Amino acid sequence: MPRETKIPLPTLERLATCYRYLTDIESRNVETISSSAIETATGIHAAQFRKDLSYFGVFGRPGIGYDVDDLKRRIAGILKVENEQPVILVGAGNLGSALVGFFGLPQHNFHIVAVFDNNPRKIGQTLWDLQVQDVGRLSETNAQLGARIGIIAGPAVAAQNITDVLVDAGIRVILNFAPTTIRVPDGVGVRNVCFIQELAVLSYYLSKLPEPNVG
Amino acid sequence: MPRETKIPLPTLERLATCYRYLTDIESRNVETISSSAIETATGIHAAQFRKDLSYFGVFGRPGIGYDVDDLKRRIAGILKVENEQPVILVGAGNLGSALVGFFGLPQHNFHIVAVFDNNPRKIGQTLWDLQVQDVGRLSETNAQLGARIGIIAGPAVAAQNITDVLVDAGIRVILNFAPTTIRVPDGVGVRNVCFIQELAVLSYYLSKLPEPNVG
DNA sequence: CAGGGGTTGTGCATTATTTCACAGCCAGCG
DNA sequence: CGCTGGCTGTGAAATAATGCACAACCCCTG
Repeated sequence: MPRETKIPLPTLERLATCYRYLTDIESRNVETISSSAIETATGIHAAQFRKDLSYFGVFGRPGIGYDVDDLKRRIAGILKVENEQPVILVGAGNLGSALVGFFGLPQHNFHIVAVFDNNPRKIGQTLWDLQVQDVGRLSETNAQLGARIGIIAGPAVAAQNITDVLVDAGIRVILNFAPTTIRVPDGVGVRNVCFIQELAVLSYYLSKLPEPNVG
Repeated sequence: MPRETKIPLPTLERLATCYRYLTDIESRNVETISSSAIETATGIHAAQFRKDLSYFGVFGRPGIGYDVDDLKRRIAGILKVENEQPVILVGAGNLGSALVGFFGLPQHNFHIVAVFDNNPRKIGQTLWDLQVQDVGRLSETNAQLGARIGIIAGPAVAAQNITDVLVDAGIRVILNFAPTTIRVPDGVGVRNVCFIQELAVLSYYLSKLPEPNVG
């Protein structure tokens, strides 16, 4: 069913996971891969994976599997990660610095092109190859850069302000690392990454785990 | 239904989100809160939230809402975040450094008590108040520390090795920041946080968004 | 003490997602 | 060319999660 109606979010997440894996094995010169091999490598259930692909049209070859190179390109096309995309970052603290370093790696197509902060002591400092700019000039700067993707790496108290500034500057999707819920107008996408929250869920798991090595 | 059978994962994630919010408003001396107020603040559907709580027993009072202090304590009890818990971190790069700083904040009960790396240039360095140790001594060190929660902040190629070492040292749940899928034995919990993957999903959203300000 | 406005807890209907299971296809081999 | 072993694509069944709707409840006011 090549009609791309409404794609489940878990499907997109799995495709992203799979893309990561394909990038990995591509460098090992593997030419072809089956859905069950993907299952053992990534934990994604084979039938699930095939169905995920089926939302977007035909891919693999029965009896053979998927051509690694082709599959990777196709998923890249779906997720729109084939071409380099500019990203702007707000918050030049430790996390912000780590993110700039991380996305400085060449193996993915997201590139942080500007860093902003509101702390006068940080403005003007150099983070890797970027100079931290005043968040007050974000809109102005992005009018030239034209980034649509923004990352919030500031503290929770500042997150909503930052969000408003980003949206105002034409940012359409936001990756939010601040441990708080941000409000955005319709038509702006958000994903939250909250470290404490992740640990809290793990902490629950931990409490439910049977005690090991009793004896 | 106070029987705590099998809790949906989304429920735990919502409770964690809510806990974060409660911590926030508690400091503002709000005494009571309704599920619909929680909805407007966090985006969690009110009925959904009430049902989440119902998995764990009775809480609020009809006509009034929830006592903020009590609710927070109860959720803390569910997620087991009332008491401070030791966490060990592997990977003393930029991200690792940011994480140590982040969890150094006193407002949550996770505390990084040791940092490990395999890079000789990093071993012995000081990260905030901790000295980076050789990952080869992880098991030995944790025999004394007794941490059950581990964080992987190393590169993808090292992730599986790190995982094995952690599990061997008695770590039962792992927060994995390395952009790869790690394999763990039964009874060990994992949550993955992958920046590229988050951006990839946002990139898909972005491509589906209608173009704004046409005119 | 009766009535009203507001809020909870929850069974049930609805929607979303996963898993199964199998027909159909592919390459290789004799 | 016909058979075999392996793998895909997908409808249908099963499972999971969400959202609705309403009885029961609480405080306040008069």
